[in-house]
Amino acid sequence: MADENISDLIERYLKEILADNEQVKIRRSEIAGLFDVVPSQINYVINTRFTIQNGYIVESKRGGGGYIRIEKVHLLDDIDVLNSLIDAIGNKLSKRDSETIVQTLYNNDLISRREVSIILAAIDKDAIDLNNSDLTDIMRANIMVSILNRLRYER
Amino acid sequence: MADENISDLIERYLKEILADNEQVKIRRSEIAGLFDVVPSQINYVINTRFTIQNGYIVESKRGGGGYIRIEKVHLLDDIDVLNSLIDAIGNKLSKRDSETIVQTLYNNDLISRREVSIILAAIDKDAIDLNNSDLTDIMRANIMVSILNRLRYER
DNA sequence: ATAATTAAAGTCAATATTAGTCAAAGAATT
DNA sequence: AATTCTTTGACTAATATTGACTTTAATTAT
Repeated sequence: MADENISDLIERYLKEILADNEQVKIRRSEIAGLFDVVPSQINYVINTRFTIQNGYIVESKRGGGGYIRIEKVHLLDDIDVLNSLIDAIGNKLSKRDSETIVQTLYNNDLISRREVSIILAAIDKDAIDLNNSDLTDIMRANIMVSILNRLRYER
Repeated sequence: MADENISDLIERYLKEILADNEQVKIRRSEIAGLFDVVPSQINYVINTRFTIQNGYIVESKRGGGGYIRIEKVHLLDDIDVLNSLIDAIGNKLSKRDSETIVQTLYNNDLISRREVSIILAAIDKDAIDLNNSDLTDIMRANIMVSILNRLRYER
């Protein structure tokens, strides 16, 4: 069950720190050195695993004394969570992003585990695929927004 | 049992592991190499022998460190209602029929009120509309069947 | 002060590493 | 003979890794 790729390991490393801290401030090259990867891979990990959909905000500074800070975001209430998730969904929604969103809903106690799986079933690729991956992503976005909107007043 | 084909052997190999474990995580090319078949034959085995009807769910990831994970799930025994509903849905499903189905699920205590509204949101006309009412009914059928299949097991 | 240098992080496209799809060919069964 | 199941491989898609080049900020030199 070991995470096989290095990006997953880096993700796990950072999330372990974030389990005990509200934020983590790193020097990109240090983390890159720790895992023996090129520095830009840290950007890759952040861009794919620490997005706002995931519940993180990232800020950084270049130049001497530069850093990257990852912060767990605290949305004030459920409506804020839903609104920001709806905002983050544009016209299209990839499978990966949809999974992140559902995970965030669960982490924020907005849906139960059963509801997680019902939603994932509703946007399952095999269900909504129409032989056109662009349309699939559009359909996924539509369904997800519809569900999120429903959750805004169905509590 | 001497005249098994290779797909049967691969199936048996994986099911032997699953006899002792809840799940098995493989690298497609490794298993293909083990049995000296092309990698895509692993997909064939999975698609024909590890379906949800058989009580398995499969999830995978591509790219570096990619994998295929097969998980055993516990199918609920008392799911005649689900099976007959799935059978009854053909290729297409009207809005009206979908509402009847959701009502039936609720009446049989298979879903909660909240789940009713999530499902209705998922198949909402405005969400899945494609300017083509035939396609809309097809999409509605696909989504509903996907959800019903998900309700057939628990993890 | 201003310019030059240095020390970071960011971007983006190329390459690598997996798994998925699909249709054709071959084998087995009816 | 026809149908269904299995095997194969060419092509596609997703994800990860790498590195050259760019941008920004701080520090040092003029």
